[in-house]
Amino acid sequence: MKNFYQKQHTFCQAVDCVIFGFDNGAIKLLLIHRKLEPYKGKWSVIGGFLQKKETLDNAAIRIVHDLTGLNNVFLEQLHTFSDPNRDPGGRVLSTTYFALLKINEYDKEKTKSKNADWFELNKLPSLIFDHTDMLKCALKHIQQKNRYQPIGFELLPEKFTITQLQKLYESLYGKTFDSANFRKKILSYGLLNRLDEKDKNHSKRGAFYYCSDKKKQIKQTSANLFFHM
Amino acid sequence: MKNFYQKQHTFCQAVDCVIFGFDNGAIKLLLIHRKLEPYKGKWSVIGGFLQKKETLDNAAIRIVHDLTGLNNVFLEQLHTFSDPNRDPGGRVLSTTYFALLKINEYDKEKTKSKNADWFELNKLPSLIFDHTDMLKCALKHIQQKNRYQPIGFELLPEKFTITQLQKLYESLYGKTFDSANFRKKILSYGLLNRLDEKDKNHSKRGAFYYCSDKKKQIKQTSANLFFHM
DNA sequence: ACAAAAGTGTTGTCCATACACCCATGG
DNA sequence: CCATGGGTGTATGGACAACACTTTTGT
Repeated sequence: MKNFYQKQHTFCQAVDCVIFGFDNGAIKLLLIHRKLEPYKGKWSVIGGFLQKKETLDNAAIRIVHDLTGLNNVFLEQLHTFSDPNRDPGGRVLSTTYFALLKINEYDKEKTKSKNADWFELNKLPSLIFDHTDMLKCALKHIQQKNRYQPIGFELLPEKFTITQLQKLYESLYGKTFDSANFRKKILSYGLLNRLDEKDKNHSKRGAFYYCSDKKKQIKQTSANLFFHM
Repeated sequence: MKNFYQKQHTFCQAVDCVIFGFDNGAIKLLLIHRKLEPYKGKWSVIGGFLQKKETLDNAAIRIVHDLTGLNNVFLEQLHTFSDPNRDPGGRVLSTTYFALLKINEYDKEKTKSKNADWFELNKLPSLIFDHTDMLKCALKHIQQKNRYQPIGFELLPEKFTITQLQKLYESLYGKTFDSANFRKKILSYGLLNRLDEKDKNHSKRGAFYYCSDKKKQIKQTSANLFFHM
């Protein structure tokens, strides 16, 4: 490839993925023990370096796949961190992604072998570099985004009950919701399909399973936004 | 500085700023004629390369200042574009920022000398590389963000009338609003201070000037969001 | 039978919309 | 004196929070 920009300084480019899961009523994050210096052995968000002919998106997909074995994970770019001193090991820019995965589907062998483990949001270990900022950034973004485009489903199994979804929302926003109103509101969006099957694990009566219907898109108007358009 | 990452491939890092202004009832973008190959002479978003010891934020500030002479511009990072073929001149990652500036304050000499000019949103020239994507990304982001955190003021002069603000919103969302309701809604947020002065340019009666009170922050709850928290 | 979760119905309040109406003033 | 944009008041409907209520079924 030609290069018109020979004189420009170049930078290492990392991709860090904040991986969210939902398990047992709590939002969790997947973190790993670093295998590389510096800060070898400390906890960090999962990351890697951008390869020569790769897009950032593809790098994020590769990194998540290498750790979890999953391919169809909800991934979105968040922010690029660039403080010259953010990584004591060298000048590295890092583009952060967040990932939402169904915690019942990932490859436990793989994550185990890479020394990765899940942490609840309020029980996080201390992290290297600016990874705490990345995490705050990711959490805040998900909270915001979920208000106008429900992405919570990505954290639940294919089939889930309304109560499960409510627990997820409650964990995400750190507050409880009235279950009658939650149910009505969520269903009013018309994004869920009720299945015939019931979940009998949590109640005697049983709760219907639902699945998200990806063909259906929420209408902008039905989410109350700053201005009603 | 030490470098633990000698073996990693490195990349040129650009910063591109989508600069918005508001003039004569229309949102406008500041674009420049490229002085460098490739695509010398074509229109593009204003950009530059990240320097060795610079953060992306500082690079964006520098780039906007160099073009407009302004220092206190509202700037926010948007997205990092990374397609290996996005720039035919070499492998360059580009982090996009959007900037909102008060169009009555910028340095016209400077922009003139750099062959920059303002374009209305619906009269844009064709742009190089992925700059059209950057622009779409910026516009969409501002529309979204403005719903829950009003940033429109940043595009208006220090003193402005409610009607001016409404025209800005109408231009931003491409639709008209009922002026009675617009006025009530905007004022209900309590973010504006009414001045004693009136603008007599647009009506005989005159319209009060307002200024945004930066000490006052909108309460999350007062913006109707996806879930009321 | 009853506990406990699932799910429905009802009501008051708030708020966005629509629109009628008054105000001020330059020509 | 009236046209024009600035600004206020009010009626209506829809959405949501609160909460009372019914359904189902395993023990």
